[in-house]
Amino acid sequence: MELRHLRYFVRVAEDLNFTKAAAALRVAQPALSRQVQDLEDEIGVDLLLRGPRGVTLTAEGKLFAAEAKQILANTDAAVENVRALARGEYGTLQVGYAPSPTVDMLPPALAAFRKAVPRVTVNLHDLAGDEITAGLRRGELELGLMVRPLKANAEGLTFEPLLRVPLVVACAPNHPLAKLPRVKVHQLLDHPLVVFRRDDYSDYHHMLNEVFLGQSPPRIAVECDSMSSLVTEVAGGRGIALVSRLAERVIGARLAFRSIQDTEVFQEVGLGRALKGDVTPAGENFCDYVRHAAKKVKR
Amino acid sequence: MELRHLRYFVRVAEDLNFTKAAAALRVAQPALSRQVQDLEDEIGVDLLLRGPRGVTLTAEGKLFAAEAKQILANTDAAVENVRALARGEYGTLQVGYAPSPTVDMLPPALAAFRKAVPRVTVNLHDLAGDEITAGLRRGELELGLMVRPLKANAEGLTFEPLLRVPLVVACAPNHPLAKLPRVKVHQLLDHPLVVFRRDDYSDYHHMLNEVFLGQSPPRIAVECDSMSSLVTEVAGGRGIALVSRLAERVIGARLAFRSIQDTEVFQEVGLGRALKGDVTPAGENFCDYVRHAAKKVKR
DNA sequence: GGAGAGTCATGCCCGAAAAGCATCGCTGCG
DNA sequence: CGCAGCGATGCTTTTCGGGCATGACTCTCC
Repeated sequence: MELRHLRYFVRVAEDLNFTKAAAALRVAQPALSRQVQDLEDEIGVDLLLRGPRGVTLTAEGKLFAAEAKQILANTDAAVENVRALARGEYGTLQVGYAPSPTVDMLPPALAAFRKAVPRVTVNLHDLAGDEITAGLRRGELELGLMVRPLKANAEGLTFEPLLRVPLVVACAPNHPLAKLPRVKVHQLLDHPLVVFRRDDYSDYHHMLNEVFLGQSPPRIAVECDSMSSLVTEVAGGRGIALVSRLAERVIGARLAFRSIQDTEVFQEVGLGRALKGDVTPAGENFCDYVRHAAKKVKR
Repeated sequence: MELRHLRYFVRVAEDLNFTKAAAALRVAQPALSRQVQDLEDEIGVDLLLRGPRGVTLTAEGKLFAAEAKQILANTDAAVENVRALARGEYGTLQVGYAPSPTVDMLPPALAAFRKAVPRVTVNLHDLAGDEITAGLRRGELELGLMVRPLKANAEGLTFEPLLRVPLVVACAPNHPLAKLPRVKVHQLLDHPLVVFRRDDYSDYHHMLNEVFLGQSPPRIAVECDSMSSLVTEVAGGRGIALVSRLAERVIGARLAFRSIQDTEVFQEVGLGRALKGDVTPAGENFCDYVRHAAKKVKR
């Protein structure tokens, strides 16, 4: 039995007339007649009652016509799904992201993407920097929206920068540093630092090393495992913190932010992916939307 | 695209090896190779990555393999359903029945049938005699388990008798007639009759006419629309009733039952169907079970 | 590094089967 | 009774799936 038999039979069942069905199927009537006979022989059940004024369906024919129609529809849908998958309009995407640095571009990118390609499910995973790199390497994540990993952490990954965000100092609003319009690196050394956990944010710590290069190392007050606990510690006067300027958006007025005058340290925010382990078309599609959103943020 | 393409591709997707799949499919490897190529060309998407040590599935291939497998399973199921329908092992049956006269045979028949042919759904409709004949004629019922309709009511129907059940007199336990071991027809005339509604049970009334043939017509106390209200009226002393002996089973000890000595009126209980309007194989199958149950009841 | 085994693709031919054409048989209608 | 409309049948043509031989490639093993 082939799909041809189903197509032919379904058409005959709809028209109840071999001649008309044959014309619609662009085949000669005898060919259609024989194919339907073959189908009935193979199933071993009469599906049609031939009369001189057309045909009628038997009970079996009615059932089979309904089932055959469903099978044909499923077949078309299967092909369409595969094509949509290849076009990046179908499937599921695992995306790891660093919440604070991507706050400006991820929501608009996601909104536009979901509207344009509703059949792709995007699963967002709010993760620490090192968790994203690990997830990408293990193939659990397809894409990462993240801060650029440093050399040692970038093994087997590629990173495409989209935004450069300067570091700023965050402190409690009543902190001495908050009285200055801007600060210099050596002034930071007077205050203990609230930082992210070294275990999960090794890149952040490398960056700190760069900032304080040539200076005596800063005192570390406490290591936090997320932005929210870092904010709480800083707001509580436990110390000051170095964060990307975008974090200001997430944190709001609970802290004061001051730019750093004499350093050129930026965080680069962008798209990470594994070197091997394909990014699906849907993933590439998603990247386009992220890039587009990043461009808008720059202005 | 034909089912052959799906069968071939699914097998290749399972073996990840054209040569082995071809052997399993009983075709030569080049033939298989070409059919899968044709499939990919038609869909316009690469489903397989050919390597020198076999093939691997692309993401699209994985999706399509799963969908194709489902389609093939559905196809087999569709054919099996149609065959089962033709064998009378699948489908839905609308059966009208008269509850009291069939109390002995319908439950065991139904139980055995449901066990033997679980994929047939039997919808039972508890109906009055005239409703069954009307339902059969309109094609809403496929079979009726009923008392034989008289000539005027049997137009366009066939009836196959299975049981002959004598009529008995039902009266309240404290009724004068209940003191006699058996009664004669003329004794009934002294008491008003509780009967079924003439509109819905015309055959029942014809039968009453036969019983009282040559006698003065009986007084009718009240017309009931179901056995349960008839029992209530009789038990309340409103009058006596003529019912099939089998009704004793349904009613129990609320009433007294006495056989009638000098009449030969029986009710015939059996299977009714429309003359035209096919009975499905499942229906025929069901009839067999009913006949079998009826035979057991006789003994 | 070369031989060999295993893999899938390609070229060519054959045969099965689907399609086309002409025609038949049947039935209902005018 | 003849004609129109329908599906089936007989025969021919065409298409295409399948088989065989072989090629191209790569990995393994000696």
